Amino acid sequence: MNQRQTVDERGGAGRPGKNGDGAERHEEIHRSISDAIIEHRLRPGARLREDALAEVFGISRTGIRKILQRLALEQLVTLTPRRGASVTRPTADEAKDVFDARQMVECGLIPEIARRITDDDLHELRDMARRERQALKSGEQSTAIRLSADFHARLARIAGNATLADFVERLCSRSSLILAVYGNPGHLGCESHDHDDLIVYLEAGNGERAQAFMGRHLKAIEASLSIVEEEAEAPDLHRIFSD
Amino acid sequence: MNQRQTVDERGGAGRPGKNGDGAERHEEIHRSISDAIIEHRLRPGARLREDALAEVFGISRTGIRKILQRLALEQLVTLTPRRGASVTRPTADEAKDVFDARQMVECGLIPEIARRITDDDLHELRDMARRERQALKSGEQSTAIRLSADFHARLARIAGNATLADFVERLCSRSSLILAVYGNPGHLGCESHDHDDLIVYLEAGNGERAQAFMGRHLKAIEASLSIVEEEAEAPDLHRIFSD
DNA sequence: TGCGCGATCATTGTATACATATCGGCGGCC
DNA sequence: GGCCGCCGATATGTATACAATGATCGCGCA
Repeated sequence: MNQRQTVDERGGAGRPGKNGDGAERHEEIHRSISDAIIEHRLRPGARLREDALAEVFGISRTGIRKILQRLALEQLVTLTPRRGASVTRPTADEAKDVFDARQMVECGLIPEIARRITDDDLHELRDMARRERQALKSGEQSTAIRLSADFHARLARIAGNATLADFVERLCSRSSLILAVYGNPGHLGCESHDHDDLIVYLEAGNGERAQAFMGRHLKAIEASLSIVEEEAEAPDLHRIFSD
Repeated sequence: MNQRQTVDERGGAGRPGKNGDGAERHEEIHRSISDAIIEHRLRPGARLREDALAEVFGISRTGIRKILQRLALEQLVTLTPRRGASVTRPTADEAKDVFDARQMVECGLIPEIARRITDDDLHELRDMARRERQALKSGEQSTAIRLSADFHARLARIAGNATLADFVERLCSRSSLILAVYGNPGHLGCESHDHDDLIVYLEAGNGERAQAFMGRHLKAIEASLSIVEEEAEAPDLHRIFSD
């Protein structure tokens, strides 16, 4: 970029046009696909054909490829050379890594969050928790799952560290995938009242209890998974037929 | 240009196994650019024109764009719509975020690292630290900077959590950029003997001391920066001429 | 002589065409 | 009758062509 140089003195504030309209479109498509994955409307393993996506969203394959690559770097889709894209199917190891990482980062952020949280934050968090409960009650699992991930991401952002907040957001997205593969139907992710309890601790300024609670909360989610190595691909024939 | 004038005989069975070379080639180019940025051979703000890169590496702009996008997601380059790519110039806020994140994650990983570290790991780390010292002594700053980042990344990987290790690796890359902008010449990043000291603590199985040392180590790097908001873009004329 | 304005150019954004690799089916051969 | 190998279909990887946009620079006018 240009560090010095004229800043285009004409008007300064007057951005002529929404110069990024194409980019915004891409952003929108990215969100569409991302949401569909997080909400389990696209299950792990589902193939994402470029042609089909291009037709659905009305752009050419070039743009789709760009979006798929971004999704791949976010580890929501897997790009197999010459085979195309599919929704990532997290392994058991990855699941463990993700939850360990969440344990470290989300708990580590709580003290700073407790220090900086404002009334507006509390209000918004309560609203998100309420909508999540409501979605759960009315059986909209997809919405509830996304709202749960949103809650954790929004919470992390309060700490004021954009880098860590982005990281947590991605971890939450991946957690959604993990729930889709290893979660038990009926018992999805966060307990319905956990988030509300967490808000109470934060509102009381009790960072330590909030931190401990977040730790238990994440452990509870992880414990609710049935992590069994599916071994669907490349079964070990030697081991199976060794005797 | 480099049109492959291969025969159109698509049934030709005798294709030499160049199946994955394209992807590997891209990986290689990514590494090349990434290293150049981390080693400060490409300074923050440097423009990266697609045509030029395409010509240098002998592929078309399509491949270059893919790589630039990946670098953008890693926050090593900044993609400005309609303006192209340039090496990211981290802001002071970003610098603080990155070092806070490193403090949390790298220190948080130390206990597990101390638990799992093997003799092979120690050997390799010692070798990296030695090469880093050597590079410093012989004035090869670029190499030293990269080796320092590699050391931290390699250390993090010992903990066995790929997700967190990848995160640390990216944080270290960004730290290199931060050093390029805010670092004082002559005093670059890690002290020459710090890494060796850390190895000693780890070898002794003294996780607590290692953890404390890592904390001081990172704080020292951060403290050595002259983080002054450059304010290069959009200087606040009102403030400057207010009196 | 300085400034506004318009044309040209350079560079990116997007789409499309072509080459290539993989997958599934089918026929021949053993 | 079953297995191996060929072949077409499908989808991806890559390059190139075209379009759009912002920057640069020269020119005319006050």
